[in-house]
Amino acid sequence: MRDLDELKNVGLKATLPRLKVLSLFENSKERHLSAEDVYKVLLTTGEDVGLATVYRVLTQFEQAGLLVRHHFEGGKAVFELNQGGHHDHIVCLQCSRVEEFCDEEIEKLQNKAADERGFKINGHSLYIYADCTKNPCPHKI
Amino acid sequence: MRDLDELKNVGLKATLPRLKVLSLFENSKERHLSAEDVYKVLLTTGEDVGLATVYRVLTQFEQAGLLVRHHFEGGKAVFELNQGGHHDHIVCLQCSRVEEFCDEEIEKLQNKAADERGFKINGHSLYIYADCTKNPCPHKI
DNA sequence: CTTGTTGCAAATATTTTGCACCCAT
DNA sequence: ATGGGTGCAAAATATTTGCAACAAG
Repeated sequence: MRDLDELKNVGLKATLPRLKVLSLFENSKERHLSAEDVYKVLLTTGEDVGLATVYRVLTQFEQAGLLVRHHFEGGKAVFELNQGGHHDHIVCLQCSRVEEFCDEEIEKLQNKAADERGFKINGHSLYIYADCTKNPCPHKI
Repeated sequence: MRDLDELKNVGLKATLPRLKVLSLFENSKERHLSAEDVYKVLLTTGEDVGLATVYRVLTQFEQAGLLVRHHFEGGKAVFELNQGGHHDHIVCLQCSRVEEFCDEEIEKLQNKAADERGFKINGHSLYIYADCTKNPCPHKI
């Protein structure tokens, strides 16, 4: 679907800043971006978008279900495109690269664990912090 | 072990602010406290401890392995006593209460998932955000 | 047109740091 | 005594908000 329609569908006007941000997430090689990251990329691309607008747009996109917000270690929030399938994250401690994975069994066990304790899961985040072994770390500092 | 010795063992002087903070975590009913939480409790207890000192002490305790730092949603970090056994967290979306749980099966599957992708796990965090169901939420706003 | 949206600057919120004084060892 | 520790205020970082100008429908 075109970005324009995607925005209309969630009740947001198709403004330039929104289209730019959405397009950035769809085309960027790095799927996980902070507000600052987005702002800087737009700056270097010559776009005239304020940082406050970036924050507003990211929050709106999150509420609309277009993006997912994550709180990794380090204080700043990062966002990624919501492409339906839930997945968890392995964060490489060498290069901060983020690898995604999904394990149905873990998902089931989480639901079971919550259920047994009288909770209905609304969402969850599983972050594994790890070192590359077989994977030679391509971005190692 | 006495708090005093516990501090000496990690190479920290047994000062009043440190003893107060350690004691707070050991005796508080709420195991998960933010810097602000700790600061406020100490204030109402009549202790004269600066907020900056609370932040410094919490960070030192974390580095010493006495506390574990968590990044839940909401921007602020929370700390809890490190009592050895790893566990995961269910955060109640109604009252922000935190319930702990541990699932050996999930732990195993995490290791397997990381291993299959060529990573060696260093640490991980699993936060489940959920609504009380059977549990009537005691602190509901 | 009309209402939502933006950019800017100022305000918040959280955490860190510089510095002179203080206290545990 | 002395070097680490503390409180305070100021700085740094991350994010939000007020407001007048602006643009999408």
